[in-house]
Amino acid sequence: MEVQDDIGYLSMEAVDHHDDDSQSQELKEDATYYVNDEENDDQEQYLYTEADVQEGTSSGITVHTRETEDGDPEVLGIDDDDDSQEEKEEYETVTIVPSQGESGEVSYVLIVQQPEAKEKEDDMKVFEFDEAEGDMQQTDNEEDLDDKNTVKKATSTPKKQTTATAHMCNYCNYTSPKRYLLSRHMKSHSEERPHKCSVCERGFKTLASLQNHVNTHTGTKPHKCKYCDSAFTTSGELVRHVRYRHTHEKPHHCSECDYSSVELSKLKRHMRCHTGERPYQCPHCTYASPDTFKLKRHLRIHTGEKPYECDICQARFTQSNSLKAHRLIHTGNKPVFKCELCPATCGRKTDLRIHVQKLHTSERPLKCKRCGKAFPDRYTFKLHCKTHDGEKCFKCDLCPYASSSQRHLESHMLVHTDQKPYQCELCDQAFRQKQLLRRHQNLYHNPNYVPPQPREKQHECAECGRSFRHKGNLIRHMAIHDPESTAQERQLALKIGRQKRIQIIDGQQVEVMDDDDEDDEEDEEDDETQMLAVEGDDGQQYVVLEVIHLQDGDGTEQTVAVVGDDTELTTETVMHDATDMADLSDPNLMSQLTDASNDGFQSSLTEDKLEKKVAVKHEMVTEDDVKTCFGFDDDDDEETEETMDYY
DNA sequence: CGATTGAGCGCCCTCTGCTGGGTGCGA
DNA sequence: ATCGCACCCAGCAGAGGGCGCTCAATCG
Ligand SMILES: [Zn+2]
Ligand SMILES: [Zn+2]
Ligand SMILES: [Zn+2]
Ligand SMILES: [Zn+2]
Ligand SMILES: [Zn+2]
Repeated sequence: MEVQDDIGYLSMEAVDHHDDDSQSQELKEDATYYVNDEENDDQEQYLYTEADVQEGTSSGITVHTRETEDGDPEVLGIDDDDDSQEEKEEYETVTIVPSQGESGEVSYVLIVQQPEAKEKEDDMKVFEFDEAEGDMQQTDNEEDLDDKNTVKKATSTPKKQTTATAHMCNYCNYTSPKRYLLSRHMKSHSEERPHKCSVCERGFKTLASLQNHVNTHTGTKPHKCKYCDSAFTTSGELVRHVRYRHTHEKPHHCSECDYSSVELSKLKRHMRCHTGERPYQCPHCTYASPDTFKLKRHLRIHTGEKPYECDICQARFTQSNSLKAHRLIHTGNKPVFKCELCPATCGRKTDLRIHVQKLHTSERPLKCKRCGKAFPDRYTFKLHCKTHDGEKCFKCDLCPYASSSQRHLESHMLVHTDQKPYQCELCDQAFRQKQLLRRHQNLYHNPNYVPPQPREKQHECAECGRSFRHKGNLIRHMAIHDPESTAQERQLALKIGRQKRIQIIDGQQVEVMDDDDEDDEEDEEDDETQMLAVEGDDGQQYVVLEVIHLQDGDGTEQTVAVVGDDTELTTETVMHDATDMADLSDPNLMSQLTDASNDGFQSSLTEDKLEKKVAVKHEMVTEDDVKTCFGFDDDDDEETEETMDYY
């Protein structure tokens, strides 16, 4: 944009301090130098930052361009939402004239003329800037940068270079040993532009610069890249292109880090990362940007401008990359970021980072409540907790009983305290569990209670022809036939075989079941309808009246099933080692048993037969040594009811 | 004197990374 | 019902690359 070009330009030449600040940051500091007399207040100085010039906020000190050709509509667009818009439409004239100070030093005067005041000299604002002071006010940053990067211009240390034979410029501190060089240099202070472009009227000081300019009109690019097909108007552009694209030569190195750049201006821009400098203040909020582009981009959030439109859904975005990310929604090829510490994957890098932060980092170690071990992060902690699954960590202090569930241990402790908190209001019976009380009330105090019918045995084993009412039982049964069965499963099968011989129900396997469905979640609220049915291989129906866990001195659990069939009641005892059971791979097995081992029971039998069995059941329960055990691996809701084969 | 070199400003682009609101699902 | 978590998405800032153009200084 010409505005910055001209002003920055003038300041650099006239004040002759180093042009080491990239882009128009120069302006701000120049402005600081200029304003050292009658306009010498901070506010006035501030008005001269480039941001302000660009924003048009410099109340009255407006921007000018002599060459209207390159007026950048986008930059003007930034100004559109500014309150001094009308001022920007009238360009001012900026000229620079030398003036001799008393001390012999040369000063310069920046004359800002408002267009409507062009005929009236007294309306001009005149800023005088002193070159000596300007030099003194060079910031450390700038000098450092120059020193470290050896990009000093010849004019940067004019006084030192001055010798008796040197030819000095009166307009700046340019010196040269040759007179003709000085005279050529003086042209740079001339505003004369004798070489006019025939296309756009613009004037140039030299024929060469005019020729370059004309080439931009005609598209003539005489300088061809020898590595690729690119071509450029000037040789400088070509050299730069080659460095960027082919040789990657980066002559400018950062003294603070390992950054280096092709262009010095890029290094200067980069240095703001180290200094934190943010010269471009947003006029609408507190944001300040380190460069003009970011400010311009930022301004879109105030103007609402959304230049990027999705060609598929017409959604609009303020940034190109937002559109790019959005377009992935339509194309569907989404990247996958895999966590190195666990199997998790995330759709975006950021999400993966959050995942790692949440699961794989922890301020302090996490301690396992069951075993006290500490873990550095949530992931290993959770993994560890899984290892406790099926483990009976909650041990009774008074007997060898152990359970994986604290709830079950608490329930078990009622045995030791001889508590039965659930008292039937209609009779003297009391129970240790609420659901047992409910069943009792159904059976004894609810004449309308109708026990559910047993269902058909729909699930038949393809190997041996045996059929089951519940698919889960069939699946479990299939392990017997499976040669690939795991060692644990074979162990179970062996155990089953061992246990068979102590069964007293016709020497046949029986199935413990209830009527709740393990396959689908129908009748969830139906916890009134539990029953324990025992089914022999002969298809004979038994009813489990009681499943009781006894524990002897060495921790071996005995499961006692009290069963009955249509005609008689039988007591069946199954011995199994509690530790072995904990090793079984099927945790459901035990939970199923647990749910079956309740004080109350229901039966599909007729009312009068129920009477008979209840009597037997109560006999069992009143045995002092018999301990009802709820403590199997039931991590789920205590109302959960599943089925099992019971041998 | 023309050509070259290097600096400088400006514009635009991409890649990157963070934030914060929202949703679905399983524990 | 609630929470944790993976996932989704838009918004937006930081940093840097590349080029168009101009000009002063210097070179040959
Ligand atoms: Zn032109
Ligand atoms: Zn090339
Ligand atoms: Zn650096
Ligand atoms: Zn803002
Ligand atoms: Zn879209």
